Amino acid sequence: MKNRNEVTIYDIAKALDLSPSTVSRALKDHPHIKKETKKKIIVTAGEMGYRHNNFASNLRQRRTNTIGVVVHRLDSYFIASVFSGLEKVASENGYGLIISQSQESWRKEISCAYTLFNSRVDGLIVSLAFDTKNFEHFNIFIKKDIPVVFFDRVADCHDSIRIVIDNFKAAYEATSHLIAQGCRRIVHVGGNMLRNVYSERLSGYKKALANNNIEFTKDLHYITDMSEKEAIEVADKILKMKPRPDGIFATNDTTAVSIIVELEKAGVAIPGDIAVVGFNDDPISRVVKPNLTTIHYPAREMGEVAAAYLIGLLKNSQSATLSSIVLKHNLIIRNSSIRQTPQQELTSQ
Amino acid sequence: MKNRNEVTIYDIAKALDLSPSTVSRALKDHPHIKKETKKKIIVTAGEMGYRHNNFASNLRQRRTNTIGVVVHRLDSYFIASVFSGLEKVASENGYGLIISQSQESWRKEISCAYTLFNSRVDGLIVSLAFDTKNFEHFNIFIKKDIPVVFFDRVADCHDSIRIVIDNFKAAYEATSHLIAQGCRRIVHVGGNMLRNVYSERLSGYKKALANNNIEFTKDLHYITDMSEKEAIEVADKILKMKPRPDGIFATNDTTAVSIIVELEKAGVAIPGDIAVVGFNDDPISRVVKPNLTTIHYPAREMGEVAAAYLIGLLKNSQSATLSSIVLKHNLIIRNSSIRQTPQQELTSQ
DNA sequence: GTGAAAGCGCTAACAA
DNA sequence: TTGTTAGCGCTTTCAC
Repeated sequence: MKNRNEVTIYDIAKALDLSPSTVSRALKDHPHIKKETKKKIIVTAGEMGYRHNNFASNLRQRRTNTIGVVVHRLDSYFIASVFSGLEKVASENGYGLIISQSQESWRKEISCAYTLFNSRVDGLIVSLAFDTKNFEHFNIFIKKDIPVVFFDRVADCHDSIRIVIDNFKAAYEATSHLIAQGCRRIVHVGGNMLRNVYSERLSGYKKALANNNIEFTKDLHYITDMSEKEAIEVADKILKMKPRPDGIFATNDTTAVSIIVELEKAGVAIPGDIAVVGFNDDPISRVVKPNLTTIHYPAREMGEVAAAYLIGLLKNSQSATLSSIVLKHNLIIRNSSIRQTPQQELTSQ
Repeated sequence: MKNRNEVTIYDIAKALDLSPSTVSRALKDHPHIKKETKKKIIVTAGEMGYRHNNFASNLRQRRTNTIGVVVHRLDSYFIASVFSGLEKVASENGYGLIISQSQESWRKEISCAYTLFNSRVDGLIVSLAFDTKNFEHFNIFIKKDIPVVFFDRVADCHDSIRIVIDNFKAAYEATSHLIAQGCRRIVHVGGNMLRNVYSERLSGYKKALANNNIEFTKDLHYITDMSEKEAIEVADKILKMKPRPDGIFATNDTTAVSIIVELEKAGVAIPGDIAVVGFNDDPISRVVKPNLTTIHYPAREMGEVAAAYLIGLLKNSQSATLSSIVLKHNLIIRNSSIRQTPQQELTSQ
């Protein structure tokens, strides 16, 4: 299949009557090599069609210059943006990326971890699956001093690093905003309590209620798997509630949008009858009508920071001193939640 | 950084008083090894924490079990779906994936190709960047008999394989549908003529016009880079046209949606004043109001087929007999284009 | 059914 | 500034 005739540094060495080590050094721009020789070597390497063999190099160096990434899925705007940040920083630093998807399953996440471990990644970047219940599958990395960086859906384990936003505060702001708009019966549509992002957002929601003397009711808290199907089910339940809620804070935009669509089908006015706030600032939030109030989330930056921090650890071989990095979020007010002063609409995006 | 104490087949061999070759064979489930020995070896390998070293193996075998993927970007629903199909088939067959993004740039695509070439992928799967003008950067693969499979945005070169849909027919159907709805001045918002997908869709559009005795006018054909910005510019131009168009066929859903949003801001009724059809069946098409008529496109399947075909070539080492595989598309009629018979609305999704 | 031995292509310690 | 040399861990022919 593949041709035998790959050019090696030996071929170049022979052609120039030099030693393989000199060739190797020249190709890596080692300072000890004379400029002329270097030039000569690089030129003939090009002419001969030489290409560097990573396997031999990795085998010899016992490192791969590769970072493993485990995410729940790739087909979400948020993750794709994070990925784009990861890729940028990694490639700038000469690192490759191996990506694997857990498909929101703990099982698959474990198998991803083992696969990446076996492909000997130098470091790991992870956002946890929906139902991951423990983090033992990352121990193999920790034991070998392979650094693990979590982002967004993070694990509270070992001495790994977490790149996050302040989910508690963001949820607090979102809920407070709804309250400021006159909402009193606010539904929260969240995720399971296994993931920090969802549990913290629930806490923020509760805190905002408490600060405004609104009692928290379990009946107003729904847990979904973020699928469209379950979002529609929630919408149907909301429609049937006796005193109908007047606000909804959903933990992601796609859920918020599915709910809005379903409610409007039933004749509910948004934000008139029910004001809605989402989370993520997914592009869809600017398409749905009314435009969705949401929490902006620096996805790309999160990727960049995660990669940069990991690579810092790898390069300096320093031990991790930080335990978490918190990025800024901000509430973007759009028409789906504006009920008080009509002038505000003008200032919204 | 990384521990020295990796377990090798030599360690296992020593522990069991066997030879490294036996261990190697047992681990690969070679038929010549006695069942008992095999079992014994596998068990102790597990106990000792052995992990297979791909680099040594690749170095020795001169192959990598890795497929390179070059796409324009990852943050689109279509590509993410394709990717998910690729990943599934690849991992089922023991292949890894290295992904790189051309960011819609010919330059970057060339550099991606060289990087993947240097990482010695066994095969390549590509969807071209927006402005790629020639395909010379794939010659290095062809010369080394490394198979290249194109999907969606394909190249007409060498003996590479193309996985596509019938863009001509899809565009023909989309345009004919608009005409059937009574549209006569139909704008086509497309991409540049370098990419098959856009040029073929333009042809389909023209053909549909011709078949209905509508003359093609250059003024009704816009070429954009698919950005939101240019979509809005097109919308603004449409608003200013003397006899206003009554239909729009856009070459992707995000463009169609941006245009709809902009037109509605200006008080244009969709589909009443202007009927709109998109392309791709992006989730956004079911969120925008009115829901967008579009062409459904089997993205995931496209990924699966591309990977399966490439792996077939790799495994059988057979020469490529096919030159293209055409997948099915279908027109999904939703409210953004329905003007004739109100009952039809009920049958739309 | 198992073993011996050579070598994939590169790097780095040591030597000169 | 350059060369020598010894592996990195695995696979695979050939031999028994």
